[in-house]
This record gives sequence, structure tokens and C-alpha cells, in this order.
Amino acid sequence: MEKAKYSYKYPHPSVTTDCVIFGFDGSRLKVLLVERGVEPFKGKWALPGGFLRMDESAEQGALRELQEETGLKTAYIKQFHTFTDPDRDPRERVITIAYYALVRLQDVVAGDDAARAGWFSLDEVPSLAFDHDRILRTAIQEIRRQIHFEPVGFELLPPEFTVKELQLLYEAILDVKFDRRNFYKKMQHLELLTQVKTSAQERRQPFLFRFNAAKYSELKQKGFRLEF
Amino acid sequence: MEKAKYSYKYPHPSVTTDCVIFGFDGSRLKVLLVERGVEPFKGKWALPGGFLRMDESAEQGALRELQEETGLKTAYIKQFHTFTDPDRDPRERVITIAYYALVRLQDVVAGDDAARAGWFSLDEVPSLAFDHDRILRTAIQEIRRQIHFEPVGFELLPPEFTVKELQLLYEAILDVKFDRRNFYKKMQHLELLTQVKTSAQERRQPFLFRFNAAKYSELKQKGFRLEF
DNA sequence: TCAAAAGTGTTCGCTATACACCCATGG
DNA sequence: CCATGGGTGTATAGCGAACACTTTTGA
Repeated sequence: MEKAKYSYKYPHPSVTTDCVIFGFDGSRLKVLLVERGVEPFKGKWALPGGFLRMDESAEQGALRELQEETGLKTAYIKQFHTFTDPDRDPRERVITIAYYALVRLQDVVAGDDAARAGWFSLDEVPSLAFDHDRILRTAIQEIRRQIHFEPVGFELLPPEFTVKELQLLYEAILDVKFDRRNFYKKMQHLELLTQVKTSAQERRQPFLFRFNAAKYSELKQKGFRLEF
Repeated sequence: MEKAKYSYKYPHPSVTTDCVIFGFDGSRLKVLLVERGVEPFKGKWALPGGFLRMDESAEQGALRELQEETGLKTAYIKQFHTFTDPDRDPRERVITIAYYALVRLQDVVAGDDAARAGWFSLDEVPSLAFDHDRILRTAIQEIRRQIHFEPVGFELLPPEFTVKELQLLYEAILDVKFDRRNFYKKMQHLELLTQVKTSAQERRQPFLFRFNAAKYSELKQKGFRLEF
């Protein structure tokens, strides 16, 4: 068997990374899916992913996948679960280390992969290949949990944004509604936002803000909680 | 090469599960460690763990490790992170799927493994083999986070316990102090505890409680938060 | 007899929540 | 001129934190 160059005394599973890439279009949370070009599940939509290389960590692998699909070299990514069901891949034993990524849609460029790719609203996601439905559901759960401890929302917005945009994002992620005025005051009180000075503001426009990273890391050290 | 029976076209990493087993002795949080009997790191303390079998999920593997070390067939276990640094094992590429387990110390029986094992208080843990120091630190972080969403504490206590014991446990996990009276009232208010009726209570003893699982699942569905 | 432990109460301040008001803009 | 959107204000209820009181137990 010429091709099988790597031999082990005991069987080893294959290891992949899968990446749940989230974006925000201004009103809804989106997820990036790719269409499978090969069997199994050929023609079905799936999460971007691939085999882990022997010289890279799983995080590096996930970042590599991310760049292949979105052109982004950096992004917020977080490992959230490893899926190990022995039968999750019909071909052979494959375990996958799953990450979710938060990207700014406007920064994304079309992937150079041949595979067809597309952004789907969370309530329009089709049935996915392998156990990717479950992986996606778990990712949504995790991002909803994470949002209480970290301002994950900011990773999905452009550098400058209005409070209304931020609120829409939080509502999209958590699938709830907030009172506009209370949300505004809470953000003011947290002091996480810095108002952008717009010198020549002829027309009355909503204030633009930036995320105050210094204040955030200070709060995080003390152990804060974003209540919603 | 007779021994190497399993061959692949591409290199595959080894996959192990490691288990951070927590117990509570009434005043301090403990973790179970085993002494390595073989190189590398022979003689050093490490987390219990082992290779993943091809026919079991990682969770089953972690439960198997748990039983080998503690005799427990069931316990609360939770996967919290997968460690994939290419150099984390000096022999070959090994990734490990890490779980933490919460067990009742009084239910634990000595492991039948030859390896020496011992319970260590968190502030007395020696330097560990591989990257297990980091794994343990991450586990502690995760349990502290998890305690806000799930009453993980109850898994560490006997079926019946006093409020004081519960408070000591929370204080040990979170490394904080609570006001005894406020803690008591909070627990009363949450209605998570059911008082055990002790018929012949001649002497004045602290009330014994049981964890009210029904109330908990009801609360969890609504999305509750244990604030501390 | 006295200190420690355990159950119960009270007060204060913060904040989540609900809802009102004012002003500028643009049709 | 008026509907809409955006910034600011106010009142209330609930809860967390701080702290007092009382009783029982065992040394």
C-alpha cells in the first residue's frame, strides 16, 4: 500500500476543525456555509472546515479555514466544543474541534475556494451535512452565553456604530427586544463606549461611538457582567 | 514493521481525554492527581487520562477514566476545552479533550490502577506533567463560570446537606466570602432547596436540605442566573 | 456562664424596568 | 405641520449588601 505512509500501532482518529462564522448585516445574525462538492453529503450545505495539520494548533487551523473562506487574517475566534461521536462521519472516525468566529461582513471578501458559499440568516439555515446542525446549535448557545461576559457584539460591528445598531445586534443574538431608552442608558452607564467627535455635524444624526477597549479590559479584570 | 497495523495516507495525531476530577472535603476544593509511572515525566503528578478508543465518544472515554480512578460509574462531567499545542507531548503529536468531573468524596473508592493517586487542595497542587498545569487552571476558570448558570455545587455535596456546607463550597470554588445570613436568604428565595423533615429532632441542629431538581430545571428553562 | 452557631428581620442603595418628554429632521 | 427618530428624564419595584436580634447548644 504505497499511499499509506503513516503507520501506528493503535488506530488514530482523523482530526478536523470546523468553524461557525457569524456576521451581522445590520438587522440579523448570519452564518457562513459552504456547499459540499464531494461525497459524502455532496451538494449539501456544511460548515467550513478541514483537516488539522500536524504542525499547527487547532486555533491556527481554524484561522486558516477562516482566511480561506473570508480572506480575513485575524478575527475573534473561540473554541467552544469538540464533537466526537464515533459515527459522526460515515467514512471513518473523525473528531472535530469546533470554533466560532465573529467577523465584520463588510470586511469579508469572497473565498478563493471553488466551493459555493453563502451567508444564511439563522432561521433560514438549511439542513446541514454530518452533525453540523448540532454544531451550529451549540455555537449559538455558546455565543449567547459568552455575550454575558464579553462584549462579543463589538467584533461584529464596524469600528464606529450607533447605539441603535448595537441594540439591534444584541437583539438579534439573544432573540429578545429591549427598551431603546433603557439600552441607551445602560451603555452610557457602563462607559464602554466612546463617542466619536464629528466636527462638522450639520444635520442631526445619531451619535457614533467606538468601543472603549481600555475600559473593557479594566472591567473584565474586576469581573463584570453584562446584564440583559 | 509488525506492530504498526494501522496506516493512513496522512499523519494523524493521537487523541486522549484528560479528566480534572473535583471533590469537596467540607471546606476546600480538591482535585485528584495521579503519579506518572513511566516516561516522560515519570514520577511527576498529572491529571488522570488516557487514549480515546475508536468505538467510544470522548465523554465515554472520560467516564471510563473516571471509573478507573474513583470507582464511580456516573458523575457530572463536562467537556471544557481541547488542548492542541503541537508540542504539548514530547513524544508525538497528541491532542487532548479535557473534561472536568464533580464527585462526592465519600463515594470515591481507591482506584484499582497501580498508579499512586491523591487528592490535592487547589493551593497545594504541585507542578504537573505536560501542560496539565494549564489544563487545571482552565478547568477552575470554567467551573467558576459554570456555577453562575448551573448549580454545579450540588454535585459535590452529599444528598443531604446544610446551608452552611453549601456556602462553604461556593466560597471554596469562587474563592470569596459571603454573608451567612444573605446567603441563607438567597437560597430560600430561589426555592432550590427542599428542607428534609427530621421527625425526632431532639436537639437543635441545623436544618438539612436536599437539592430540588424539579425547581432547578424549571428555572433553567426560563433562563435564570445564580448571582454571587 | 458564655461563646459559637443557626434561624429570622430590617434598612439602604443600586439598578432593571416601564413610561414621558423634548427636539430636530424630512416628507 | 406632523410623523419619525434620537437624546434625556423620572418613578417604582426588586434585589443585593450590610448589619441586629434571638435562641440553642456545648464547653
